[in-house]
Amino acid sequence: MSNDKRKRIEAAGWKVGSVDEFLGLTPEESAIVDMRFNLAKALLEKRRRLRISQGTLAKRVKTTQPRIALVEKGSASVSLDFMVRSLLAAGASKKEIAVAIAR
Amino acid sequence: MSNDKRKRIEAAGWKVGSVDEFLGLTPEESAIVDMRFNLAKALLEKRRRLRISQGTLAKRVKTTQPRIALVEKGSASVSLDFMVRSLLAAGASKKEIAVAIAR
DNA sequence: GATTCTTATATCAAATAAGATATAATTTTG
DNA sequence: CAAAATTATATCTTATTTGATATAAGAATC
Repeated sequence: MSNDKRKRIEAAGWKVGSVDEFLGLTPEESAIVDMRFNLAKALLEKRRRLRISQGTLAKRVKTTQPRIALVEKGSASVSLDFMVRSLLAAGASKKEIAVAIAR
Repeated sequence: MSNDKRKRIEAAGWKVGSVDEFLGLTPEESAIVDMRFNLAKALLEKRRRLRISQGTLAKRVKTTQPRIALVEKGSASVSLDFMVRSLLAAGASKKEIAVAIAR
């Protein structure tokens, strides 16, 4: 695993223990980390295009600005469900979401 | 909304109130219901191909047979995260998951 | 048709995610 | 560069999801 990627993962609150650091994540874990990272990025891009603040988007999602901030970071304390709901509220299509997941 | 679809949704434990029955779901709600339904179906198909029981798959996912049964029904008491983890454990690729989501 | 295997439903305690709120840090704008 | 707006972090309470378990219902096999 690249240093860069580990930093990203750890910053989002995922534990990459000293053992796993050498063993690496399982393919399944890795796939999920990737999905979340790409969904987070997709949301940020969607929101930027709309030129709206996290607070404004939060209202559409019926949540709070702090939680949108967490979604955009791909934080471990945010569910996939919540990420998807946020994306849909930001106007993303099922297809766009699928593309982010497959990436 | 077709009678058929409402039945499916209600069977999975989603509430379709007498008001919403006429108003319909919002596009976002509808998209999520679709995703879950398709992911559920994808898991069932994956497992059938492998010719393994829910119990066997449950071990791979590190969960229990009853919860796999719920996943395959797209039950509202199962998170998207859990559905995705189950699919990955059943050998689905990110792409396969994306296809199910886009459908 | 009894037995064994598989799937469905239900309950409840424990773990995890969400909402609400405050406020710190950063960025943008006048 | 000060003020305003935006984003990030932290904490606490409430809601939701999970695991564990029991057991009922249904299918397959002998």
